[in-house]
Amino acid sequence: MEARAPRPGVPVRGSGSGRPVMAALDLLGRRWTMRILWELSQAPAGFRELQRRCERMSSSVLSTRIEELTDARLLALDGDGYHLTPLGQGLVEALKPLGAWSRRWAEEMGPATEGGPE
Amino acid sequence: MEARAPRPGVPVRGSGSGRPVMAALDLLGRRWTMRILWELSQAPAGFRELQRRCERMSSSVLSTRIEELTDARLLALDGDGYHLTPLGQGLVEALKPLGAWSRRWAEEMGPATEGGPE
DNA sequence: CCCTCCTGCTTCGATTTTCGAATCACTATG
DNA sequence: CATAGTGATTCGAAAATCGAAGCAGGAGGG
Repeated sequence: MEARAPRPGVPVRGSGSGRPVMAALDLLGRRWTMRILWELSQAPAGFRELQRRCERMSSSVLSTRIEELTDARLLALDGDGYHLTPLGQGLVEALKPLGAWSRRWAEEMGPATEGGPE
Repeated sequence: MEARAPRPGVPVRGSGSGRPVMAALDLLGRRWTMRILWELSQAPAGFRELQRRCERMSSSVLSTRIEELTDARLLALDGDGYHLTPLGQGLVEALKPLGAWSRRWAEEMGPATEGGPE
């Protein structure tokens, strides 16, 4: 197949430099990528279960993302389904402050927009 | 305009819950968004300079992203051009560990991607 | 063996997003 | 008036995403 995952050291879309952080921004900037990592950090899941957890995202894109993330060594498949590699877990760790920030964001946006969680 | 920026508390694509982190993942998962924040964290920039810095990204998308990020209160425009709000600076801070992780990623991918360039 | 149900995964036409060059409106300067 | 700068829009084309249907393979039962 032809899907190409961004890799550090290789120029990616949006940056000819191949700087690691740009490759990461390219990879993570594709739809569903961060969500998939987020879900798998909660618990491993098989293909269909992962699809279910991500609001029934399209199987074709899920397949592509799985391939990209596997190429990037962030994901692996075994008997229990897909799970994060240590590298992938490290990425999720690095993304954790984002969760904290988003709550602060909600607080500052919220007073004007708060209507009701579900 | 009709472009809709994700906001915490409002259901977004990929998640009906409106949980802050899902709104953040939606916003950041759009192409160029993180790159724009990254560039503005280095220095404020006007519209065209920002476009130049982002490898000449299309002006139509830049305009859309600016609107989204402004709606989300992460960006503002003044005499010096576009710059991050304190909230936006907080997001970039939250994203900093990603830079560190990406260097580790590069180290682990690099040695083993032997043979590799295409 | 055959049938059913599960799995990961592919195919393909329709929809949405992004692209990018041209262009607009406005301001300032000569 | 002409030129050049700004932020921003338009629109046809290209790329990414969607989503329902289907494929191949394995496990279990009749």
